Amino acid sequence: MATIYDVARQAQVSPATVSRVLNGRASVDPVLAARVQQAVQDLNYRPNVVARNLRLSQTSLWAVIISDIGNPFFTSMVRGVEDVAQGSGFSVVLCNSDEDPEKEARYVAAALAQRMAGVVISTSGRPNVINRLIEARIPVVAIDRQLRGVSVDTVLVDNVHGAELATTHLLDQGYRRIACITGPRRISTAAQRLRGYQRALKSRGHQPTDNLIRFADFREEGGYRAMASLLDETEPPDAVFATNNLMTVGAVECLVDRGVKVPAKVGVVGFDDIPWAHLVRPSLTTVSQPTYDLGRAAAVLLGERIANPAKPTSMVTLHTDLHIRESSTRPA
Amino acid sequence: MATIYDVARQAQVSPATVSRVLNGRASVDPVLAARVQQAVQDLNYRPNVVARNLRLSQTSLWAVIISDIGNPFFTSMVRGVEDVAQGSGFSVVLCNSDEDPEKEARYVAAALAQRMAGVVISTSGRPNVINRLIEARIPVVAIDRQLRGVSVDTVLVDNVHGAELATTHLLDQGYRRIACITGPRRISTAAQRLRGYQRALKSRGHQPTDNLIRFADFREEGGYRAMASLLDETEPPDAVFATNNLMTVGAVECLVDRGVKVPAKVGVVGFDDIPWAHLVRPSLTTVSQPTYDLGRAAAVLLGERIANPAKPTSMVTLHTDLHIRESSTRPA
DNA sequence: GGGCCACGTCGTATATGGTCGCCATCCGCC
DNA sequence: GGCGGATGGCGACCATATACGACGTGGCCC
Repeated sequence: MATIYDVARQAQVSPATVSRVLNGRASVDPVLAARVQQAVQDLNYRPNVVARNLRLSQTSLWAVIISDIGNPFFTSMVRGVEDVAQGSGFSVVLCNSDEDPEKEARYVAAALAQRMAGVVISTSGRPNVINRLIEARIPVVAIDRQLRGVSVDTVLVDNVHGAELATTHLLDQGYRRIACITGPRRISTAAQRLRGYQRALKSRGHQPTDNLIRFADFREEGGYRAMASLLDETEPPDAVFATNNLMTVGAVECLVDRGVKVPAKVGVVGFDDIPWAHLVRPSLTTVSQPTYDLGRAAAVLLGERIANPAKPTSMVTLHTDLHIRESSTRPA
Repeated sequence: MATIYDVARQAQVSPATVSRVLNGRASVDPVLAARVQQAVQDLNYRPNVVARNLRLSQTSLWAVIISDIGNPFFTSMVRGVEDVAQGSGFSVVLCNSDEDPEKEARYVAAALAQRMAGVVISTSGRPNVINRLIEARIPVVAIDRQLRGVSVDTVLVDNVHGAELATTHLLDQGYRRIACITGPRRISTAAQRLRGYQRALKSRGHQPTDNLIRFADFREEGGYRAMASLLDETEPPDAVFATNNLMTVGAVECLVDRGVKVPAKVGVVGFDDIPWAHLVRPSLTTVSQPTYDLGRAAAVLLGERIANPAKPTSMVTLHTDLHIRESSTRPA
């Protein structure tokens, strides 16, 4: 590949002038500029981003660290991030941590080593990993999940409120023994959605009981097992609120396998949509989140922080909506 | 961030020795090595990958250029690529071209400028974009879709055979007017799956007719519109083979909206699975592809080419399977 | 009209952070 | 004492951006 020196020689100017022409930093004689442009064309020259990055000690890469690339929630979010990044001249490196703190730590180390321009992270838990980034002054935005103990830009949805909506809706439909399948305790969304569920029950005079609560893993299999275990209770639930999309799918699957009629026998509400929800029978009632916008908002925040590192950290909360479908509408 | 010079000073050795300790290239006095390791720890030093890349004129990034990040087919594929990449010390930059050749060209230019170590591409069409990469001697692997006119490593599934399986199955079920909704002509998978469909019809003595063929866009809306247009034919089809997952979903949606019973009135077979196919009613008969393995195979090929650029190009073809479910099993 | 100053434009040199070739040195062994 | 192997350090190099210096020209003022 041609270098800036090759272009300079071809255009009979100095490398500095070529650089000036390409970056438009300083004024250059139009005649020389034209010669440079021509030489760039002739040699099919592309500036070496690596060298530029080294010189400027900044890169044009963002790392997006998510916990499950198989979950459509995250792919939609990534797309939101990516569209904004692309618009501001950044590329997105996708990092799939699989909820494994060790894998996450590896990716953070890579982001550090690559001197990435910024990181969007939906953390699998431990905040000490993130501190590495903060110490190195790499801009970070937490998305979907909150980081404890560190002050970083954050984009969330109103998890507590969404969970309240879901639970209240089940109560309104006449369900009384409402279970909750939530995610790992250490993850803020799992905790907040559980809190919303409990709050809704209490505010209607019901006492949440621990044997109707399950802590699963935010995956399909976990939802399946949790549902099975709930059905095996001596007093099984007549409804279930699952705090993410994949666990909802798993729970419904379990109900189908056991021949439990939804919504007649057991009502189901999930948190976050799944694609083709309208084709699933029974169609699923969900608390839907603006996943794409979540990604966009995080990307905008990251861009702003890169432009102005001294900016005070902010938290953006997006709204959720209850989409009522078949799985929770009890026949009269 | 600490540099290699800081570490050298702290450990009272030369930068070269630090480099040797970290890369294990040459033998170093254990005492000095220990001092270096200690200094690395103390300073929380991370080698600057940018500088290393510049010096070695090679990077540790792979670009994966796909046409639709919203399609679970591609996310699963990306995951396959990513798992292998991670294992060989590469990171994956995800590039979503949205079937837009211009966006694709931009990503290729970025890969070139970043001097990426390799590119996995599921191209949206024009091969001249790829030639840029080949000229720059950047290793390329074509995945899912073939590149015309250039000799590159390629990973495909047996599209023609899969389509034959699907079409023959519909014939076996007694469907006679079988339509085909395929993708853009310029994309090899669309063409090959159409060819398989036509071949299957012919081998059973049926003549494929153009008014039962639609060229859509591989998306849900396109599938919907194509199905609608097929139903509006004077002699509408009694079955449809859709050549990707999203168009299948769109077609079924259209049938549901119009109250056309599946599979009684119209049978449906799709190419490639969708997640939660088992929850969709009617459950969808599909030609399933090993999406994750497709990604893995491409990544392995890319790794091999990077290790040995002179290696002759190879083509890997993975097998498809027909998964018969409800949408194509005609009641007797 | 001439001289001086200022500004615009260009080239040279250096910095970025690593890696590695080459050479010098040191130590051990024969 | 000499030779050889192992190890450390110096310096070049990767491609780019930019500070700084130099040069030339134009305008203004005397």
